[in-house]
Amino acid sequence: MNIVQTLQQALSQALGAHGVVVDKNSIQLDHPADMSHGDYATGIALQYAKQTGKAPKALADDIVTALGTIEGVSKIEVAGPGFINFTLSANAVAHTLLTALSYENWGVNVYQKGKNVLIEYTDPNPFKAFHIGHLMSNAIGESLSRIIENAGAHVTRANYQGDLGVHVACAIWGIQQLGIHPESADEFGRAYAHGATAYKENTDAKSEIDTINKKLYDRSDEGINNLYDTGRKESLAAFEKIYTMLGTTFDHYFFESEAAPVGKEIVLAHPQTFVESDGARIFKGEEYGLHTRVFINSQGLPTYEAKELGVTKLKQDLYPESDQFIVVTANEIAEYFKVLKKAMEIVFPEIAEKLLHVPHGFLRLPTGKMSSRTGDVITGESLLIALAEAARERASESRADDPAILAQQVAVGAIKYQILRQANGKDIIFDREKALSLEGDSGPYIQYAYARACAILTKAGESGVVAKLDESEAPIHLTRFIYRFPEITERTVENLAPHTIANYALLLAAEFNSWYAQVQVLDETPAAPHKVAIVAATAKTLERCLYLLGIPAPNKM
RNA sequence: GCCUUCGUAGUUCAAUGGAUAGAACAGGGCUCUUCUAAGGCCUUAAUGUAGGUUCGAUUCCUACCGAAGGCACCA
Repeated sequence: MNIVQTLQQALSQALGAHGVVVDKNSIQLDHPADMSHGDYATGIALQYAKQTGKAPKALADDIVTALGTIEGVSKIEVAGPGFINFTLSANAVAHTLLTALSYENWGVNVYQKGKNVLIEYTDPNPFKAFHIGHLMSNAIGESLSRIIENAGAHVTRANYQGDLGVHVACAIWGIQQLGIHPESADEFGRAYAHGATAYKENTDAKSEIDTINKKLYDRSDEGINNLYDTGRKESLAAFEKIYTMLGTTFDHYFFESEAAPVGKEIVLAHPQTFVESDGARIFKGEEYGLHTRVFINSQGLPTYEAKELGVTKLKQDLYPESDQFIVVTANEIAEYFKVLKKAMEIVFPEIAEKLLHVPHGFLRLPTGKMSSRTGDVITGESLLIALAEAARERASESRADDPAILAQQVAVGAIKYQILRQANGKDIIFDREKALSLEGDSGPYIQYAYARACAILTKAGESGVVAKLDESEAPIHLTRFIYRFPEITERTVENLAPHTIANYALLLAAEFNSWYAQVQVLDETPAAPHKVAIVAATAKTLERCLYLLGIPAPNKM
């Protein structure tokens, strides 16, 4: 039984003595914002004062008396209008720090122990640019993967790439019109923009593109097939370079080209669910308070919706042991996803219940939304290059063995942190200046704190100072903050919210930097080994935070 | 018009229903003969409006105002 559970149990009993029956698990214990209020606080005396007919403060006093002394807690006091504050003992904090130091997977939890989770993210489309929206999906998906693994689950990373559909036909048409070489993957974005504009504005072009689309589905035109196959290969190879830079490796790639026939078959096999209307096959979402959507269009081609049905079936067939299928996409898909889930509940309910959509917002430019149709996009690669460029000067003055590698690690840290620091689902206003500044509330700030801690540990090793925690030494803000880390990882996986870790990591780094500025660690006194132990615990915790965010942790900066 | 999400310092973001609403950037002032100044310290500044629930509301409910996304053959 940990301290939280001990406190809940004791508080529940104390309340019981006043005739208030409360399940111990429902007793709220918070970390007070102000550490001078202790390590845990509860407002139960305020909450239940009325029931007992006592004043909140009087009830709080009674509860404190009833609690007596509790193992691991050095001080219990009533404060403010009737809060009960608990301060941890030196022993309790030291015990947790020792765990941090000795345990490889410090901060793991059992929230999803034994589960199998398949998570799909990034999802770029061959023949289109890998833009910063894909960077966003990738950063969130990779972090969630690690957070879920940290909760004891086995995670399969999947990437679903749109290699078939009108967007591809637009790009192919654009490549033909502009005479772009099928191996020039970096020109495809331009080709797509050209095709997509023509598709909207020019009816002749539209019908040509629709014809190409049909041919792509049937693979009935040799010339188009060759162009397509080469371009697809080049596109995917270009994506791989970006995944390497970002530190992601996928276990499986799904493609729309394989999901399409599966989806179409499912739709056709359920004529009652997907009814004919104007030559198309639709699902009447309206009957469930949702939107009605087309699954097979009047040309007989499966739409996004049918393909999604198909890919979900493929996931189930390939990974039948999965307990959950998570899909990370932009929130513009959110409404369709509800329709899809409803349709799946009818055609394969056992798969539908495993499906979970995690929507994220857009990465917006201050001028508005990006559009790959008009070619007004920032590609992921160009952004990473610009950031690495910005970091290069500092990196060249750093202690890094290879400044170019450090500059790239800092660049990845900067962009990923900017994405992960705020709650999922909300748009991010991409501030170029801020991303390039690499200071303050940023990924590099956390990386720097980690590198500084590493430098002390290296120096300690050289001068023969061995970390040794003095368990009687009074806890400080920094160590009390480290104590909270396992609770943070648990809350993070509970809410599938990487920003919880990101915010914690920033505060921890700030706490460390502040301490670092006023304390000399290696001061040749008997206190040095204890301080080295604190540094080691901090480094370990920061490293774990950065890992869970999918951000590189260079040990020299 | 309907549905969804969201409105917090000048700006970009935090705050499992809790105490004095936290950071960062921008502005002003300090700080490297001391383990790394990508750092530290000080300083000004905010919950869209009106009700309701609650001991307590940025958080939950209702209305209004404003923003973003969606509303059948794109993804």
